[in-house]
Amino acid sequence: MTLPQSFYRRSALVVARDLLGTLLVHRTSAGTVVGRIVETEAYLGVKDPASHAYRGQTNRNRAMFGPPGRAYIYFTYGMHYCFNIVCRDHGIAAAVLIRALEPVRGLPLMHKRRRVNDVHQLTNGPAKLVSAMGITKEYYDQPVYRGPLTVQRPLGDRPKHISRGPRIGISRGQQFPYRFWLTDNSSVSQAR
DNA sequence: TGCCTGATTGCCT
DNA sequence: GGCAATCAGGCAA
Repeated sequence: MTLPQSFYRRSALVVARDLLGTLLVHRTSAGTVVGRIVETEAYLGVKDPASHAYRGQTNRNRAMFGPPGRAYIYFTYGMHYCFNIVCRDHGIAAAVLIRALEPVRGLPLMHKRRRVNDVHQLTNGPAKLVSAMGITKEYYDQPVYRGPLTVQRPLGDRPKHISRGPRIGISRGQQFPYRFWLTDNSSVSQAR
């Protein structure tokens, strides 16, 4: 079942935790790839110093201020893209960064896109998974509750062991434990 | 206009 | 563990 738009209308902290264990699905003419979300980070609005929305709305971050359930994709370090899902209602900035997946389906296509042999290196980082999934900037501000790129609720139980701690790669707001991951999952991103 | 930084990654020592 | 790659956004001047 595809998660409905209303799923994302809640606090990014709640959505970040609830996304763990769900499936990110991308269907293209090249094939279908599926990854299980195992690590997320919540970014809040204008009060969160680590958020792109901290200094208010700009052309780059405008999707974060838009309706919930759409993709906020940004280009960084001159070469990488990261994928977020927008939360809260139109006018309130919030998003969840998808930091890591566990490869589920379409592994040959993921290997082709990523050019690595180790399955653990396929999707264990925010820019790595964007590459492996074939997500492009064309999805900027596009919904993830319908269309080629969606999030699905899997069959079976929800994950039981969830960990929480500071976000990674930020220089401000490290005191907030807004990162969530499946405890002991081998696809969670590597700390550096 | 110019400078600095970044929600990262991969390669090098 | 260190650092280059590589560029758009944001801000100061």
